[in-house]
Amino acid sequence: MDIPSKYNPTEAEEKWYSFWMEQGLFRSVPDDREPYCIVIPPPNVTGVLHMGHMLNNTIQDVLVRRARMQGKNALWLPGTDHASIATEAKVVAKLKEEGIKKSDIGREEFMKHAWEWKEKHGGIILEQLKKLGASCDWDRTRFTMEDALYDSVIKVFVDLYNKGLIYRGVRMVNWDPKALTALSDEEVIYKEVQSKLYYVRYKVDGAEDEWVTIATTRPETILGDTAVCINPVDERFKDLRGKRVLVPLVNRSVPIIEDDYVDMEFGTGCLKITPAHDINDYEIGIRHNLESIDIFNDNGTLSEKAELYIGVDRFEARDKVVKDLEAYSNLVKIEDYVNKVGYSQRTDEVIEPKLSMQWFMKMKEMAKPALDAVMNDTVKFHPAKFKNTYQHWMENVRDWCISRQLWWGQRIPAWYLPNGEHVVAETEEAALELARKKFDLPDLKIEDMKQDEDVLDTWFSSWLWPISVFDGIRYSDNDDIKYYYPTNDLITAPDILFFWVARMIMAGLEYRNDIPFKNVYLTGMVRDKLGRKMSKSLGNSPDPIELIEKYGADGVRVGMLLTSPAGNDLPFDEVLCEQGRNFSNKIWNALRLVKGWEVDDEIEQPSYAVISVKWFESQMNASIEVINDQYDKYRISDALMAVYKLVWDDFCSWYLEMIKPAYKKPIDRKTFETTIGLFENLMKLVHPFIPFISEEIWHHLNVRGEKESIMVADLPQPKSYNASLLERFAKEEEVVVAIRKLRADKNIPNKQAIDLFIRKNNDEKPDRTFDSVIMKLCNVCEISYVKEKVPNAASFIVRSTEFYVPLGESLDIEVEVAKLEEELKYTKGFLASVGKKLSNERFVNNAPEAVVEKERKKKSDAESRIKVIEEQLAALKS
RNA sequence: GGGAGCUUAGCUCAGCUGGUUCAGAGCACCUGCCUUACAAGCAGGGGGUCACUGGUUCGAAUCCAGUAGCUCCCA
Repeated sequence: MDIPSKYNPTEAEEKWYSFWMEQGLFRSVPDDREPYCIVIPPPNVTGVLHMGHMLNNTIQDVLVRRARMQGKNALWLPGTDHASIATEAKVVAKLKEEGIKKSDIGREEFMKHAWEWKEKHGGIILEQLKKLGASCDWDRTRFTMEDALYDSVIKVFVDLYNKGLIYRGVRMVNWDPKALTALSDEEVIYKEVQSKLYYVRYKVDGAEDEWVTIATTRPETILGDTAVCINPVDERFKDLRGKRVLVPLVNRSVPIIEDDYVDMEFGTGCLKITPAHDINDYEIGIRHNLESIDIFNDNGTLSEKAELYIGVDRFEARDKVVKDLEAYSNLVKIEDYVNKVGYSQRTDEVIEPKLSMQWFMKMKEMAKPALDAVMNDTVKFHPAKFKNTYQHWMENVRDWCISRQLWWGQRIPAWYLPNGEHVVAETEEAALELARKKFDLPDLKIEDMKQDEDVLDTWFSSWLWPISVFDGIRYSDNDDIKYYYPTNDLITAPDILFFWVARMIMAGLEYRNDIPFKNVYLTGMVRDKLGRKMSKSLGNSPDPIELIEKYGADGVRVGMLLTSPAGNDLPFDEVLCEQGRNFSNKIWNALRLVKGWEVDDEIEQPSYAVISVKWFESQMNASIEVINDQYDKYRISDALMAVYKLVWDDFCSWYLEMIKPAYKKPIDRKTFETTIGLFENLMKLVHPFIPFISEEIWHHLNVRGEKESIMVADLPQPKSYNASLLERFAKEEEVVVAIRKLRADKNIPNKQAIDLFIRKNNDEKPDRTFDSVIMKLCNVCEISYVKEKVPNAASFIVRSTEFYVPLGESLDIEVEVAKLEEELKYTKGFLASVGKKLSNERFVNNAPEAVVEKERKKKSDAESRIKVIEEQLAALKS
């Protein structure tokens, strides 16, 4: 067979991915096998692949490929979410370019444009995932706005409304003045910013020259002030009680109120109250029956209510206000101040707390069972430390603002009636019927009702994802949902633990009476090697597709996984991908070696090969046990490292060297066939991590049928192994290393054969199991077991066995003596510490017998070793 | 401001219920090798007072308390 000297990842990846697709190997339909299912965390339909996706999806693919090879009916279900704000922003921008305003074309027309945009530009990310090797069942690709999922959302909204869990009300919400919509608390990111603290004095109403100084970071909101507040126990301000002050610039008279919310230490101890624009002020406002003056328009400019600066942007207004305060001598001083400001996760605009009428979902009731499910490990978190975070959030959960002032999304199924009431129903017709009945309006017509203009939060679609992708909301008994639900593993990042994971658990318990997944694997965040977040503005994020072109998909997969234990951030460095590519290269060359051998049926299997095979089989089974254990613990990077070492160290560095025939000599049939078999097993073990090259090599190793694929081969099961053989081989490894070192030290070239004499101590019997292997690896002519020291020979000690290699030329006695003396010193020191332990009566009496016994063994080993060293020294010196 | 977590080799991390020569792995580093599978490699090697202080214990990287630094979450 012709094997190119270089592996070409690009070619192989293209070939095998289309092969897998053609063979339908990613497809899953319910049958009588055990199911294994992962639903993809639906990426934003506007998104492109970034490094976080690479990590996340590599892990998913590893898990799903392994499950498939374990004989399970594995489904990895892909899809995207509609990303209300992001998509709508893109569409609005595109229309703007064409000179079209959203408000001019109306809702229906806009939706047409949005769909068109989605069809044209959406879902690039799914195509990119294919380059990574993602084994998703693409026939099942879902989108949160498609009919079945849309209707599911509506159905759930109506149901929760009827259960009293969804309500409408005026609340302080997080307003995004750029996207012109309310956001949920979870969509607000607090950032520390360098700002200023302005000290402003308010004149006491009716007094000649009496002033009250307050401190604020937002002087422009002064225009909406409706009180000044002091702490009731603050003696400094007792004279102010019951008085009124004049709000600067607008000269509105407002009361001085007392509330223990005020922190006497902060600022001046006097707080201005703007109930319409601060959540705390809002609550104080309710307690004290204050008026709310909303001074902002939806787009963040000042409204007529502000009286001044009407139409000016809020930040510009701040500058103007400060200037004017100064002009009117109201400004006392300005200090630098660091505070936290909320930003919109979607638009990065500073959030404006705003009173508005929105739809909310009650959370307390649903949170309880969802909290329990995680705390009692019905849903397991990996790593478990995230249970703490989850618990804290769930115990302090607040109602979820689910309405968004957008068009791209599921329109809220609420209709308003001329009498001021509203009804909620799945369809207009149902709403009409309901309204007629409920309010006794038999003549009510559809045209009399007006549907709510708003849509639902995108997460209000995503939280149903594990159910709605199987259409389990509308048809709760269908075959798919019954078979795949609950799914097995969810792989996601901790930053959407609340947005999404928690809510999916709630939805699962509410609508399936069962958890949505059994395990949640929380990945870390991919950072650059300096530990910074990857971001477009820093330009520090590599393009995943370019990485794949450079290192191969397999190389990048290995690179992503090598240093990413669950929950830990991954400081990404391209050298990791390089290491991954090198791994592919190593395997490729092992293939070239093995397939390059000429096989001779006449040759008997040599003894070194017999024992080498026995050893490697044991080693592989031991490793499989470790690998499976790592997988079970979701320690994917450790599982990979175990496989990596099995392939590179044990197979390539040891086993292949052990059985390799002499140059240009053929290999015996038996060893060859066995080695091919072992190689195949290794490829199956690595396949979940590096699917492409393992498939390529698997096809090179043996003749395969046209439709055969390693993807669906059986993963090797752990078999019992000979642990004592492994232990003995470990000793032999030490001997081989010692001989190599000796050759290097003494400048004995590998080509020059040597003799080896072994002197056992403690009446141990010689173990000749690996003699033939040592002879082969170290070019040893003869191994002899002796009772006496060997004169004029270099020597070394492994454990308590002495080894001698006679040297043609004389030894450098001084060097040997120095080496031995150093070793003697170390061993004596070691003996002393063990002796100290053993002479401590409390240790001997209190420690478990086994531990004491181990110390005694250490002592006797050290003693015999010291004896050996001393004898050697004596012999050298004589 | 409230809560959670982390600190082990130059870097990224393992180290389970205290007890083997327990101080580990990978990468990086140093030395020698272009030995016909692989220089994207081979062989060998060096490297850490386990953040600090105290306590519990016969025995602490491991358990407890405090200190310092870092990270995340929530407000």
